[in-house]
Amino acid sequence: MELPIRFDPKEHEPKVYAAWRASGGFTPTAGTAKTFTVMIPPPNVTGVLHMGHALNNSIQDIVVRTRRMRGEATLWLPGTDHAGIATQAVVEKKLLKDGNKKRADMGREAFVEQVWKWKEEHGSKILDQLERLGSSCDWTRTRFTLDPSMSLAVRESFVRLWEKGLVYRGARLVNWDCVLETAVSDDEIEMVERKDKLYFLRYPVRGQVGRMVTVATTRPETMLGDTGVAVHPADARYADLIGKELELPFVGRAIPIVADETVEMGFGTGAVKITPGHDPADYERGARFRLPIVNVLTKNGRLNEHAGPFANLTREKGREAVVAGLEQAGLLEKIEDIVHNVPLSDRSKSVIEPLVSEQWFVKMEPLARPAIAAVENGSLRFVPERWTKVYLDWLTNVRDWCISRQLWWGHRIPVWYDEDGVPVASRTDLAIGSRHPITNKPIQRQDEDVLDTWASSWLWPFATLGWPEQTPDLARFYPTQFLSTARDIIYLWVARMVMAGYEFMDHLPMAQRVPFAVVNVHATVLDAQGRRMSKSLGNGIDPLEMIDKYGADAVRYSLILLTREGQDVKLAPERFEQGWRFGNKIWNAARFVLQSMSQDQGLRLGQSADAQTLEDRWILSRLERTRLAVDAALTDYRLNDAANALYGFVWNDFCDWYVELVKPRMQAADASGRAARQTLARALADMLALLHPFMPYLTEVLWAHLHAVLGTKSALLMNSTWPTGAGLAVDEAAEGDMAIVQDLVGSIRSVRALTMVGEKKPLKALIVAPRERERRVLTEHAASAKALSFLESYELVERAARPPQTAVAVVGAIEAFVYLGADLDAAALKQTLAKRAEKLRAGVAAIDAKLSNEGFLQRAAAEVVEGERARRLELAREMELLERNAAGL
RNA sequence: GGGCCAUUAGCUCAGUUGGUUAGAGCGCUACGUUGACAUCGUAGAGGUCACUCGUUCGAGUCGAGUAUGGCCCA
Repeated sequence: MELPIRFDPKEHEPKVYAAWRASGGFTPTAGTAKTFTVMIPPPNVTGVLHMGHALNNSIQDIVVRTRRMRGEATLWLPGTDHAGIATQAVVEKKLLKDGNKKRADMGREAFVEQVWKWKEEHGSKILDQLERLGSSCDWTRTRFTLDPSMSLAVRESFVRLWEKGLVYRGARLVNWDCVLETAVSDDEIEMVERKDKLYFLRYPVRGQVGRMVTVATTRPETMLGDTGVAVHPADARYADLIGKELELPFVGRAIPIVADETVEMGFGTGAVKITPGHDPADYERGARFRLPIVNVLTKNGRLNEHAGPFANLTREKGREAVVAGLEQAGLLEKIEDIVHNVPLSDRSKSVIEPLVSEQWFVKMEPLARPAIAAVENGSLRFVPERWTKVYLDWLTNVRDWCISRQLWWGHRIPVWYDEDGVPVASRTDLAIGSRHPITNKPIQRQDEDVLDTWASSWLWPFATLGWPEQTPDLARFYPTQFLSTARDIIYLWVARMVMAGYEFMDHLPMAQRVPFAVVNVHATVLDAQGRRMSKSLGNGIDPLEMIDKYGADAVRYSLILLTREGQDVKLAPERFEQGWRFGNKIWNAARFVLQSMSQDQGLRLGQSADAQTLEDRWILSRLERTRLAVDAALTDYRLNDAANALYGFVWNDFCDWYVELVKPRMQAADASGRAARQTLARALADMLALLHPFMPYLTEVLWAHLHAVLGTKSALLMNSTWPTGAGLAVDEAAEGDMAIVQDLVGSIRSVRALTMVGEKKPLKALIVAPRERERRVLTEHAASAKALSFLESYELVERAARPPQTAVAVVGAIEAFVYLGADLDAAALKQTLAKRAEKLRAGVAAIDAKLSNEGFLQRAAAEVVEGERARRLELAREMELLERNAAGL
């Protein structure tokens, strides 16, 4: 069976994925095997796969595939979240475009129906894209945060918090998004630095004609909601004014001047306006002085009836009008340029207005305590470790969580009110008109608002397994072992999941409530210039485009190769070539190797070969070393190290040396030939298995070919066992001997390149090897040494002078004199030898400095000193050989 | 204002607990195509490891500080 010269991802990927799926391997095996569970960070149902997803899901799939092959009952549970604001916005836009229908015109029920319709049509897009990447998720367990079972969990959690008094309703200053007309939580706003203006406003003092107090603000329109001005009690400028009143321009309200020690005297004018209705700091300050709260904004960001003459203007127009009005009245002292931070909504990117409104909150402090303890007692570990601090900082300063959203798409808050407005939370729907369980009065209405999407996704690790039901899945797969996620949702999601685990998994002992043992915080994917990839910049690289161009294996492998643990990665499209080239290398090496095996019936993977040569023992030793390195790296979630180890083994050890060395033997019918094929088969099989988590498609296809050639039956590689190194050992002797051959070959190649004599021109050489081991190795393995250096023959002696018309290569204690005749370029060679001698001289001098240092001799470990002495001997010997030969040319 | 990260070859990055002559990929230079792979091979050039001070017999590696860039929190 001939393999084509190229691996065609487009041809194989769909077939291989279908075979995996059909094998049932994505679903964890039944029985009592140790479980390994990973919950996917559910992407937004409106989302499309971006590079961050591609990286994160590559990481998860590599981890999951490794565990599966190690024999653990592995579950990677996929799904999406309903993304309240985002999805509602998408559908509203679409409806407007299609039929000019507005949400308000349709009514709640009809609108939600439309959103569901949209979800059914488009909601699996990103999951399909995960398949393209090769993700081995258990699609039989796919969840959506609005699934009935998830909704049950959300309701249960809400009612439990209600019963414990951890959820409350109240009028508070919240972050208001005037475009989407909903509250958002503190964690959903972004502070953005902006150039702006600082306005200095004059407020007339009541009863003192002509006297003014100047305050500064970047939002002059909010002055309409001022209910006080604060000064420092020790500020002489204002001492006589404390307790007096100012007259607020336009609205004529009298506002008091209060003394507050927290006012910074040196900042601005030393007098600050207090706008409790529109500023978080003023809200606090206003509360301390019992100042009234005046709201001057409507929910869609216009000035309201409290804004006097400016009512109905938008925020922006209102600002202009207020400034113009102040100027006219001579109450605008000056305007300065300023750079400051402005809060923007993550979703709409509009300026957030702090606004007082009735919202639902979760008390966070009691929930945070066990989540803090989790990292302190080692139940939860972050990789890289430094994120622990970020997590702890947030938890120790956590503020209550505003969980209500003024939307229609989401989990409607399970609270009902009677005719007096007395609320009650309920696990089951309360019919309008039925009795309120506490007041016994008729139920009048359900709360209109829905819950923050995170109030469902924080239940993800257990609600997806069936909680609040005590299902077999919940018992078997919770807690999970590994979570991989982006750093920007450590607060929004990770910390809250930990809280939820401790709060709601109370049927388990404390030690088993943590939802995952390890949180992997993956790299942020940046563009080639180091900027975040974003839609607005248009600098994103589409993973699917890259998969189309290079194949999923190349995309996965390249991403991992480029991404050191947790360190941000700068990415340009052409960087995917590295993985693509590597795939091609593996494919062609395997193709070549498999050709030779087809005649050899009776070849079996498990057998150990007789008549192994040095290179056989060497490659098996390298294989074992690689396996150990890959295993250790994967166990620590150092995926990049594992990928690097495999890259080096495949390309350098296997292709560059082993396959080259074995070429003369691989077709031979004798015992040596069989040993070669046996070794090739073993190395190839283990290599494919170790590479499979990284490059699942290519390795799966080659695995099938390997078994077809061998005439053996095998499960899919995905469902096969992870290499254990059975029958392999690190063989120091073989590696040491092989290094002698490699060094000699390298030195001859250098001489050839240097003297332009041609890489393959047959040459003779005299090799002077004063040491026994090197003579032995170069005698026993002369065939190998000659094959790769294209020497037709060499004579090996203990000592000799340089014969005429020979070039010389020095490597360690060995001199190789190559007969070049007229091709000898003595001058060039001499220069090279001298240059290398010079480098060695520097090395020897450095060691001499150490060895003549009393401190070093006395304090350094004995073996280190011994090592330096030995090394000096080696270097000095080589240096002398180089110098002597350079002089003789 | 507080915290975190980075600074090593032209570019992108490795460099495990301090101890050989600091590595890889890309790019560059030279040579190479009658059978695994030119998506390849062979050889080579290229680095005062940002800077200063310190700890140490010994620092790319540990500590303090400085500079530059990036991120997070307030």
